Parts: sequence; structure tokens; C-alpha cells
Amino acid sequence: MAEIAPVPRSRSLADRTYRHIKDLVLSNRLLPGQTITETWLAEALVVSRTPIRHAISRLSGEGLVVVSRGRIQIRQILADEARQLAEFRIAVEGHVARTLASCGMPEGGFATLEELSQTLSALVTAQGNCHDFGAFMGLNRAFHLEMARQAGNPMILDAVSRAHDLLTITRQTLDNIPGRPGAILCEHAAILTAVRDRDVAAAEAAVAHHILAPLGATNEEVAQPATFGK
Amino acid sequence: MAEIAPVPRSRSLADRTYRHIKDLVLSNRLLPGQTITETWLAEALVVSRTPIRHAISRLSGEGLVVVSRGRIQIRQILADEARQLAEFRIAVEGHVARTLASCGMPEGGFATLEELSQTLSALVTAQGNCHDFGAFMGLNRAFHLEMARQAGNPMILDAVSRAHDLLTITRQTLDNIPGRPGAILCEHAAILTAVRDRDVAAAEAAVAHHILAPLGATNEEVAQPATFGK
DNA sequence: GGTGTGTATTCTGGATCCAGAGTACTGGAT
DNA sequence: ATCCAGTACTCTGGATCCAGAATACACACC
Repeated sequence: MAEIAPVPRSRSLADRTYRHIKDLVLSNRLLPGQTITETWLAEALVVSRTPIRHAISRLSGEGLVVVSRGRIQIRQILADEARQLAEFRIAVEGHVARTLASCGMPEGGFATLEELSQTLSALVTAQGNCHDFGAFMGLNRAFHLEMARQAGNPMILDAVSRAHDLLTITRQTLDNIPGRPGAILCEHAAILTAVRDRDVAAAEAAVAHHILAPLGATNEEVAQPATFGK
Repeated sequence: MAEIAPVPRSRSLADRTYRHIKDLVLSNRLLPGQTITETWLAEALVVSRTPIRHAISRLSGEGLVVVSRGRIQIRQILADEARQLAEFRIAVEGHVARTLASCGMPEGGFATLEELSQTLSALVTAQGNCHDFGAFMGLNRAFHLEMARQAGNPMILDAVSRAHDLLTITRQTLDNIPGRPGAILCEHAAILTAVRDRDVAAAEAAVAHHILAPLGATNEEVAQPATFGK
């Protein structure tokens, strides 16, 4: 009794629009603080306002855009919020590290993370910087999501994923500083080592340090308002 | 230069509709597993389908309803998911307890929680049960949210709030068993004591125990599908 | 009597229409 | 020249309209 084919459902227009706009935000082609209008988006993406409104509704729920008084604005993460986001990540990703260290990783899990680290380090120069910052950050995100995935809890994976979405908005300023990519490599290695050695306390501490490290450097707002869509 | 008044903006119809439907779900007047249609909701709430679709979109993002193949279904939490939810809560609420124990609570924080505990215990009989289970659970939720609030991180408060929304769906079966309300009182007291005594490890352990306790009793699905809206 | 097919109904997804509110621009008055 | 008021425009929120898809029912055939 062969299972029915997984039905490669063509996504709805609203869903594709959502992904499109989300990609625009995460790739910083729509800048934090920027004000946009449904009409402008609809014209830019060549769809009607209906799927746009659906997409904005979802993005608003994820905190990637802010709808206030009928105005749509790309979320900008202030210094305070960046710290709150870091604390939230410490709570969740710290728990992931503890779980992996105490319960062990699934079969092949360590190798997968090692491989991601290798690919990541190939992008970094001897001076600890990197040429393709976007690619670096994409892989960095993949590393964290993979760890969360290995913890085996979809709800936690989802939380980590959403946190990293918000983090991406601030990333250009937080991590794009000389030497930081190199430091990230070392911090990842420290996390991996602690987890492999089943050292619960060290794993959690390494995660906390990794998350807090970029916050020490920059304490001012990450904000440059602008207006579009007119 | 006086700040502009907080603007008691009359909520939009879509927003009120969202709250209305959410309330129907959380109060179990729409049952988990139940299938509903936009048209039926629109007729029942006497609004057009537009605000309904907005509301469903938001609720879907929060995981309170599931939209699959164009069908709207009230989310039902399976046994696995209940465990995942518990683990997520341990990660986040455990962090809250640790924070409060190590950094201390804000001014008057302990008194507020004590008062909530008092009100809560007034609802419980000598046998450890209670007459108004709905009221009990509302106050129980308030207790947890208050703790999260005192940790001073809106992002964490939001996560706890959403987790408890999902929890509410399963609550009728998980905690509505003889003696459980009484046990909840004791567990709350243990958490409060540990936090007051600045005992970080004990606080976290008490939270973990409190969250895991109801899971031991019931391991089967929480599900009784039904169909409405036709 | 059971099964398969055709039809009719219903529901979602998307587009468009409409009203109310807010904003910007322009013109006149001081 | 500056400020205020009136007007015109734009944008959101909501309702309605329309097409395509899925489901259910009914009838006919085996």
C-alpha cells in the first residue's frame, strides 16, 4: 500500500507574497524604520492588496513589521530590545545546549555541525573578517537552527527561528565589525566542544557568551528611519 | 510639553473579532479538533468575512488554529506536543525563575505574587479540588504571567503568554483531576519560597517540577474531533 | 444492493469596490 | 513673508463580487 504522493501543493499567492516580503526585510532591501504602504507593495510585487494584507498580518504577528495607526513600518530593534532578544535567546538556546550536552546529540548530529563550521570558516579571512557577509550570516543562522533542530522539539526550533529572524534585522550593525566573524568561529567551536564532552555547564556558558559578545561593542540604537512607497 | 494622551483608539473590527474568536477557543466554546468555516464564523459574529480572515490569520500565526488545505481547525494538542510545550515552558519560565532568584524581584513583586496565591487558595477546597475551575485557571495563568512580567523582559513575557494560550487548550484534561488544584498551590508556594530565598537552583527545579507534574498523569491524546459550521 | 460517475452546492482565495480618515498642498489673509 | 484654513488626494479598513476547487449528494448502471 504505497503512500499517496506528498502533493506538491502550489503555495497560495498570499503565502508566496509573505515569503517575498519577509525576504525583502531580512535581506535589508526594506530598511528598519522604513514606512511602506499596501498599495506600493501591491504594485511592486504585481499582486492585488488582498495577499499583501494577509502577508503583512503574518509578518506583524512575527514582529518583523509594526502596524500602528494604520501605518506599516519595518521593525527596528532598539538597543533595549536587542538586549531583551539576547536574553530570550539565552533562555531558549541555552536550554538547547544543556539538553544536547546532557542527553547527547542524535546520530550524525555532531558531524553535521562540524561540517557547517568548516563551511563557515572557509568564508573567513586570516584577519577574522569575511568578504561575503550575507553568506556568512546565512550559514551562521543555519548552525544555530541545526542545533535547535537536534534538540528534537519543533516548538523550540520555531522559537529559535523567530528570534533569529529578529536578530537578522540588527545583524548588519552588530556583527559586521572587524574581527567579529573570526570570533564567532571560535565561539561556535567552544560550544561544540562543550556539547561533545557532555559538559552541561560549559555548554550553557559558551552559548551565553556567544550571544552576549556582540552586545558589548555597540550600545546605541540601530536605526536610520526612511520613507518609501510614495 | 505634555505627552499626547494614550489615545484610547477604538479597536478595529478585525481586532475585536480576533479577540472574540480567541476567547471562544480559550474558553473551550470552540473545541479542539473542531472544523469551522469563515462563512459560519462571519454569520455567527455578524461581520463580513474580511475581519474573520484577518483574525484567523493572526490566530494561525499563534498556533491556536490550524489552516490546512483551506480548512480551518481548532488546534488540538497531542500528547507529544504537550510534552514539547512543557519543555519550552521549562526553558523560558525556568529562566524567569533563575533571573528572579539571582537578581531579586522588583519592589512589591513578592507581595503581588503572595496576594495572587492567597486569592487562588481561596478557591480550593480542603480536599484539594475547586468548584470554579475556570476562575482557578485564570488566576493560575495570572500568577505565571506576573512572574514573567517581573523578569522585566517583554519578549519573554510574550513567549510565556503564548505558551499559556496553548496550554489552556489542554488544561481541562490535564489539571482538572482530583487533588491537582491543591497540588498546584503547594508548587507555587515552593517556587515563591525558593525565589524569595534567592536559591537559584531550587527555584528552577521547582518550576520544572510544577510544569512536569500534570504530564505524568495523562499520556493519551487530548482529542475529540467534531464538525461545525455547516 | 453496491459502486461509480456526474452534477450541484459550498467554501476558500483573490480582486475590486466603497466609505471614512488622515495628510499634504495651495491659496488667501494678516 | 508667514500662518491658517480649505480642498483635494491618498491610504487603510471593510464589504462584496467572482472564479476555481473540493465535497457531498443523487442517480444510473452493474
